Amino acid sequence: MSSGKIGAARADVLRDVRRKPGPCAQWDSEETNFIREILDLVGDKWSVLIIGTLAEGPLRYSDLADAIPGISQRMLTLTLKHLQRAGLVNRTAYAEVPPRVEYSLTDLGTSLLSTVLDLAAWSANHHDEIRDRQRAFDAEATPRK
Amino acid sequence: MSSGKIGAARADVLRDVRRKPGPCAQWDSEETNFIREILDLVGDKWSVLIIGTLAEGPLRYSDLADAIPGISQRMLTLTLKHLQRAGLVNRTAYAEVPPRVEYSLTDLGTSLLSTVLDLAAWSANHHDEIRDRQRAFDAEATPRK
DNA sequence: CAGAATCCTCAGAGATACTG
DNA sequence: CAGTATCTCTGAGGATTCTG
Repeated sequence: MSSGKIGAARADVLRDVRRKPGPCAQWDSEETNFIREILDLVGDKWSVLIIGTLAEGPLRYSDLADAIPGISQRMLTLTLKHLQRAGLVNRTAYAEVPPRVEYSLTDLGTSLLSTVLDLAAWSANHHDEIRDRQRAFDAEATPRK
Repeated sequence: MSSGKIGAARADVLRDVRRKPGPCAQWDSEETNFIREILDLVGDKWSVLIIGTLAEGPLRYSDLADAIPGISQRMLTLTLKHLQRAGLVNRTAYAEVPPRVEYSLTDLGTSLLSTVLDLAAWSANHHDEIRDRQRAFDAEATPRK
């Protein structure tokens, strides 16, 4: 579909994307899908953690389970399948006597990693500030109680 | 809390974050919260759209509703409140006869915008590639039917 | 106009047990 | 080891109606 016209720029992406004339600029439903699509991919609870864990190199299923405390087998399997389906991770099964399966980032996954890292960096940078503001907001909303 | 040690770098953020020794590097639960926190903030269905819409300038409630097709009043109100609580958007109410309320990005919100735009750009750039891979994956999984 | 309040639904996600 | 198969439950999110 129409990917070229948007991809080039960075700061102008959304400006470029919202161009509907009228009383107020409107999102095109096709264009919101770009955002929605990637959000469905990495906006969930585990995808980013998996991608981040795989950043250092290939890992086996059980290694991932150990590296990401709290994830259930179901969610690990499911999320890996989503990421694999989207082409972000590779699944390599070795036909050995104790079965061995390794997951690794694809080039596509690696390219996403860097922008995800920016988000993580922003998150770490403004973590304290956000918590403070939230606290202040809650204090104002609930004077006493 | 510990924000300085992580914030400086970019590409090393997650490497820096996951440092637990042992059989395999493990996420610290406190550190996963950084990611989780920002994901809860912008990983949902509407936050990014709202932030992107406000990028061009302040808008009223009804303007936002018009600019973001498909959003319900409930979700618009709720998401705005979340973003306001986190200090990403300002809410300015004018005491006029027809009530007027304007929402705008704070500096914090603007700083997040640029990294979110990167994500949107990545999404737009790789949209086609991902769809192709997903199609191929599905075709392989379901030979015929 | 700018929401608040309610009701309802169905995917996301956890726990557990089983299998090639 | 590397998953699959169920069962269940919570809560994000939509539709609708009411209000300052």
